[in-house]
Amino acid sequence: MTITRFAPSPTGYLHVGNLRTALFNYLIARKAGGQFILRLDDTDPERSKPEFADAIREDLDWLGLTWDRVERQSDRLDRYATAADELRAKGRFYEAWETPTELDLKRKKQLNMGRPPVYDRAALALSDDEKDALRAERGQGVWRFKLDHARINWVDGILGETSIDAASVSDPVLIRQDGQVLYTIASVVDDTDMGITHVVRGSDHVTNTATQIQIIEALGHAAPAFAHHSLLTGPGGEALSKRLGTLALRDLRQAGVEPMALLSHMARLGSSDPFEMRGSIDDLVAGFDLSRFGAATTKFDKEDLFPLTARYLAGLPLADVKATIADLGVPEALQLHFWTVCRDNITTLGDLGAWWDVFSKGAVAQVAEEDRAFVAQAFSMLGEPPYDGDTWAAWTGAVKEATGRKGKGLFMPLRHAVTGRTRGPEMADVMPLLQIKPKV
RNA sequence: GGCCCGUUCGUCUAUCGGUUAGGACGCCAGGUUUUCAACCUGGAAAGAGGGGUUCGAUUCCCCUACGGGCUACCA
Repeated sequence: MTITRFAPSPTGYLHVGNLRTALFNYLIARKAGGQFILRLDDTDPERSKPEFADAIREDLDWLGLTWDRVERQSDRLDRYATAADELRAKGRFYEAWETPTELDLKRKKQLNMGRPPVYDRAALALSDDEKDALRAERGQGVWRFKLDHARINWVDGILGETSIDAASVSDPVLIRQDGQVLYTIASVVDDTDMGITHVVRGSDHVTNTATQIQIIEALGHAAPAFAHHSLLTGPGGEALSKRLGTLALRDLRQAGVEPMALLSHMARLGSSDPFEMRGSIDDLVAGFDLSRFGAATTKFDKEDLFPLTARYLAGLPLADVKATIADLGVPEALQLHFWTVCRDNITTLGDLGAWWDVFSKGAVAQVAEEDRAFVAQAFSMLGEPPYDGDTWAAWTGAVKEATGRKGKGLFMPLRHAVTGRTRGPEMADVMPLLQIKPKV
């Protein structure tokens, strides 16, 4: 069975970059009829916060990305300890005592000599006496995984044949000096324990994947299928991390972006499939194909979400937005007509309020000087509400007769004077919604 | 500096050596609607640069430039 996971660390709010990873894993699981696990990678006690874990669940709920179960790494610490013992027993684990400052110094020295900044494995050469001395002096050390210095190969679901020379990577620290287990091992233990079959993550993890493949194999397991999607950049090609602040899912929600618009966009962006609005998550699942994604970085522009949102809303029946419209104070009898008339003329649901204000309170229009007399005359020829579907034709017909104006010169000033805008719904449909007679 | 990855219309991309370099979104124009939008039709718009290989390179190889990622006792 296909089992995937989305493994955010609860150290902040989910943003569009995270969503891409979550969505890919979700779609793969759902398409295969498998399972999708939400795993909270909270091994870092200083940065992980329960409120962020709650926020992550909220955001996924909003999007409708359902998970089959939740796992917390903080609940599984004993499993990681067992795995560490196993690595120790197999001679793939060694203790080292360099301080962060010393390591930093070593790296700088290597860089200056034009050598790769890879841990020199000095701890491996320590004699037992030397280790005892260091332990006595500095206490417990960190535990590093001893990489096998060979090329690590895998067939990546997006990158294709991929290989990294293990010698170009430092032996990863898996357990900190304070005993804290690190992500690198927690993740592989979870993936194997939970039977994860496909791991899709950002390409910022490719080096991790190489070392994790060796750890998985050292633990006696087979590696899952890995795929690394490209990272998103801003519209100008700049690293997205610089503007992630404004791209949190909750900010997009606040801005009125509809979940299906966001999902439709993210499920296609970076792929060769055409952009199109999908009506439901199920439609997204059916059309999803990871192999259609390229390895090149992908530009993400928040603004692209709004046309999609508008299109999504234009296709919604009243039932889906009834609550919002009722909250605005639109009378029951007018709701269907109001929605039908407005849905093609809004970008987000938030725009509805402004339209209802126009209809219920009247518009404030800045009538052009040359149209003032005309508009005043026209308004004097209009009766009191309620108006019906024929009001507009009858009224403008009479105005045309009286003033000799026609076409754009006739309609645009009136549209503008009545609604305060030069764009909007069919005027014949607008008239029945007006609650008060328009004023100049 | 080292190691990965990348660079085709404004944007997302197709093309597995020979194409009028295709599609989608956006944009522009025309049509339609007695107005705008919507809709329909049409249009403009692209292979980073330089070397090779080849009868022939967007496609294969090398170099350069540019961009992204990693290079933590974060994830």
